[in-house]
Amino acid sequence: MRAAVRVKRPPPRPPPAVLQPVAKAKSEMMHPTLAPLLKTLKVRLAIGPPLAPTAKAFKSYAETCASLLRLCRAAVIGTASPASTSSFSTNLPLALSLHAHAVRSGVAADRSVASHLLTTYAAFARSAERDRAFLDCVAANAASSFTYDFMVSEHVKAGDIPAARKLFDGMPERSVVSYTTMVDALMKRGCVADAVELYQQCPLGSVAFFTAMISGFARNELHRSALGVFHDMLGSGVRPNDITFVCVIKACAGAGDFSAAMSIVGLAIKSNFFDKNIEVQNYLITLYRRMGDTAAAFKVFDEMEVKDVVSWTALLDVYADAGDLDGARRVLHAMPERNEVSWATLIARCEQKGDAAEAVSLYSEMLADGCRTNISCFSSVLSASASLQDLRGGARIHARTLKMGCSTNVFVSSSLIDMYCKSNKCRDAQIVFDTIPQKNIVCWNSLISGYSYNGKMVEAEDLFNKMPARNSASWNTIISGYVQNRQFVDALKSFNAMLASGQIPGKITFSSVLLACANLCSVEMGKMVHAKTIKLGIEDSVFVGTALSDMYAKSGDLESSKKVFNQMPERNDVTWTAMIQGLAENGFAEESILLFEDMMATEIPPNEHTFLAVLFACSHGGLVEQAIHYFETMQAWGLSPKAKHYTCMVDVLARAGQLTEAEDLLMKTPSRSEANSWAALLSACSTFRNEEIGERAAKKLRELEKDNTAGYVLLSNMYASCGRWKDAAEMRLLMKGITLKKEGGCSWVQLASLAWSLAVSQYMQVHICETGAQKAFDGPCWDCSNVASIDCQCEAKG
DNA sequence: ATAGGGTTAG
Repeated sequence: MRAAVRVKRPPPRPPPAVLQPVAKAKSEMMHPTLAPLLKTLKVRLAIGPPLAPTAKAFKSYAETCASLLRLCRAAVIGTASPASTSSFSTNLPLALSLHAHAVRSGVAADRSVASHLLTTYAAFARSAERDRAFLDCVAANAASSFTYDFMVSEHVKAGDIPAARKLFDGMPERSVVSYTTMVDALMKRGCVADAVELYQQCPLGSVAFFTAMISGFARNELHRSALGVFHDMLGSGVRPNDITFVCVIKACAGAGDFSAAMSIVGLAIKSNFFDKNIEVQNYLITLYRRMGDTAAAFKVFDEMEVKDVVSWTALLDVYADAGDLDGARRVLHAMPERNEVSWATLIARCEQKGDAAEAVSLYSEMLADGCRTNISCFSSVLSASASLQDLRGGARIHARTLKMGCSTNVFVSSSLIDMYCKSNKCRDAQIVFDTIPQKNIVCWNSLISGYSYNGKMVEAEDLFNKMPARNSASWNTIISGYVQNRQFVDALKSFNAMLASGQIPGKITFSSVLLACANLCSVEMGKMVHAKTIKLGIEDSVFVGTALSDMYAKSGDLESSKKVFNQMPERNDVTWTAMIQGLAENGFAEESILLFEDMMATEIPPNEHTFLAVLFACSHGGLVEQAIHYFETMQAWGLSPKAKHYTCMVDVLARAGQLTEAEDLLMKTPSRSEANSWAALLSACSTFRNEEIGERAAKKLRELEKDNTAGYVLLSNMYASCGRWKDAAEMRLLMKGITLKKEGGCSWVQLASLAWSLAVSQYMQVHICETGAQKAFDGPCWDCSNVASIDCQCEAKG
């Protein structure tokens, strides 16, 4: 494990400002430090307010009053231990009496006293008294810029943006603090246009103000605008600080400009902006992790003087994100202190990396550890249950969310909907959906996706039409739903509707749409879609390029397919696999194998689907030796052949007449329940008239799948080919007896090739779609404020 | 005394 460290414990939480009705004598429960001051006050009160006060005497009296109020407040929001909460909360009556004295003596009209009354009531969570104090303050002409700033911030904290805005607009003069508060509140609610208006209108500037704008733009995915504000800020001579740098780095990273992000990190570190700032260093660990620079992330962690739970959790995630789930688990157990986020992080990563079983088991471990659950933890473990189709476990978690009162949280309920749909329980998903009081778009999208997963496109379509608002994910969901359910024409229709609605299609949209074109063998449509990707400037994306090349190959236009492939600036394993598969499917076995060899010369490692594609090429070319060679090479790449690879090998061997070898290999198959392989063998037995192996294969096939029609058909064919007409007829009769029907004229070879291309294209679809969440770039244009796109081509941009 | 940031997440 890593070097021992000191652990910074978080400061104890301030006690909640619980207010109880006051019955007992005030002095009894008074905070000790208040007692002498109260005495002073009492003396003063006994003397009474100056009758003909000199300015000096009045000010002094007001100051006493103000400092007492400050003490009341400090006792509430200060670092008191929870045990003494009740005695502190009794400072409210003192504050009330101070207020009374202030009014009677006239010092309430003092600006300082008036402000302290406001902040004191706010600290005691007495909004009615606070509001009255504010009105009195305004009436007594004692309101300062601070008074207004404070009230604006109070309304924002309460979530009442309209009230904040009304007050802000009515202020005698707006300070930069109020501007900052308003702009930040608007940005956090996505009202970018309003925030921009205030930004342009604000004559002043401060670090916090500019930083709020930068972070606001970054939050709304308008990264270039964020950088524009940074530029303005430097131009106006305001010096950035550590917070500004964090926001700017976020904007660069969000815009995908990692080299800019890194140079700013370097600059900030060199200028000592990030020194000893534990939170910023924690963020740096995360940033390096996201960039895949594991070594740099470890370096930051190792060099930190003080580490807290967040640092350790960030370290855990460096391991987990890099795929080292074991390492991450070790960190989890070795860290000096862990919280629910630490557990949730590891659970989420296990789920993402495909180890759903581990996610579920960590969840139980977490409960056993007495750790409280978390909304994000619920959604991860529910996703894990969904992929395991663990309805029982999922329902148990559902019960727990009900108990904890968070079952209708949009995050939790979206995951519940997904879990029920993946377990084929659409009705339960619908019930969960119906009970969400405030559904957001994701809830709708989840249910639509769930219905299409279950092949219920009518319901999916109905929901899609009914939903109050759609985002790009909604369109992607319905389009890919149609594609998955092989309603390719509907997919293209939806794509047109999407364009007509003004929603800009993204990379995910194109991967589905191109798959639809490929399946319709509609090169014309595919070319139009291709043109659209060029117009949108996303044809260079690996995912779009792969889908394009795949579409052309599937449509039989290999020239275009190769052209796209060759022009791609970046290729990944999916890209190569698609091209290898495309060549093989179109009968260019040798070329396909040559391309596979080209791929071996690159840095990109092949995956199991790549091997499936090249084995398919061998099988088409009848290249038994080559197939055996590649099959054996798989292990060297750390890939263990799956049932599909065995099926393919059995097919290669069987079709070359090597029936004994094929049977031997089949017996070695790890998952022997692979009916398809036996069917392939049986099919070859009929071609080569080998009754002995054929009957064994048929027996196996019948054991594995009693209802497998193909088995009976193939066996009957085999008997027929050997001249055993009686047996053949018997088979047909047997089939009729158990009311099986021969599936329409589709030979095994056709079936096999269909199965392979389906497997590969499903794999590619998943991988093309897993580009990560496609972020909406829509929003008001930074330069002209009106146009709804960051890439607005307005003249202002020049 | 009031303003801006930083670990997980559909």
